[in-house]
Amino acid sequence: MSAQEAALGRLWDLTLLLADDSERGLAEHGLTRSRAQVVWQLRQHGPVTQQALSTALGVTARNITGLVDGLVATGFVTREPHPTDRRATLVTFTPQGEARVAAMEASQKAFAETLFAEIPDAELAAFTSTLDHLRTRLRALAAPNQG
Amino acid sequence: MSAQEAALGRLWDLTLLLADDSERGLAEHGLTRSRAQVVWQLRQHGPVTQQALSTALGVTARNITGLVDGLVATGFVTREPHPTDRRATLVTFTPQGEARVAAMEASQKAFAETLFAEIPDAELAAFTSTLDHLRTRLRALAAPNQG
DNA sequence: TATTGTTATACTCTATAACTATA
DNA sequence: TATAGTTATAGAGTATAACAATA
Repeated sequence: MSAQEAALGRLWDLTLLLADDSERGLAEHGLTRSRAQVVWQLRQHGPVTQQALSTALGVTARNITGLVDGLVATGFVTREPHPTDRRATLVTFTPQGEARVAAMEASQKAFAETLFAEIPDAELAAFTSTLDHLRTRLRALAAPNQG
Repeated sequence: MSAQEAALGRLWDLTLLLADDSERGLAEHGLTRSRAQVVWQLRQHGPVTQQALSTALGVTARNITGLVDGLVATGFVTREPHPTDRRATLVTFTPQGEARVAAMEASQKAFAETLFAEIPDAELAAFTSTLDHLRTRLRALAAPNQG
């Protein structure tokens, strides 16, 4: 097995562990991964239309209807009327929803610091740099016909 | 934002890109991620019972029934009688299934080499080493009460 | 006419619980 | 009595297609 194959295997393994861990954390706070993506958009951009969510997440409008239904049922968000377009709704945090998400982000921050606690600064910088390189490389490989 | 938070964010981002890419590759070959995990077990261990798959994948027996149903319907595997236990079935590759999976693994290998092509040996070694450290660390954090 | 969101329908992955056949 | 696998039922995420209300 090449060093490249070994590295990709290790990366996959770490990915699976992180995904499991994060899934568990989200579930404890009453979120699924897909609903968390919606919440993250709200955190970044404030109230948004479902159309905007559909584009941002790369899923169908129908799918967004379902995700928002779930977030409404669990008290994270409400659907508010759009001020100028009566077709659209603005998906908006409830105060409680925003507080719950802020708490989760604090946990996430603490987790990052614990996970990398024993990694020296120089090693962490090198690691991050390699990750950046791979991200760029993968984006280029995944979209070869975009020009 | 701390360097630790930044690193975790980069790692997440790369993870999402890799997951998307791999999902697309699997779909082209007629597999889903979950079915691929079953296939991977067969690759590693040869014919296995559904019970063994249930344990290995950490999902319910009912779930395995569904995944194997899908793999049978798409021609990857068959259910063969267990030689000594008439309750059990042995999930077994079809010749065609094994050939298709071997082709996918070759693609995966080529992908690894392309992805890491521009990374110098020393950087790759350091990267893999950090990944290893994080894997160990995460396993320890995720299972703190296992003794 | 085009867009926003919903209802209708279907497939995949996941779970629990009840059940059959076998051990 | 315990185990291997299935049927029954349910919920989440995803998709297409048809539709209503509005732009």
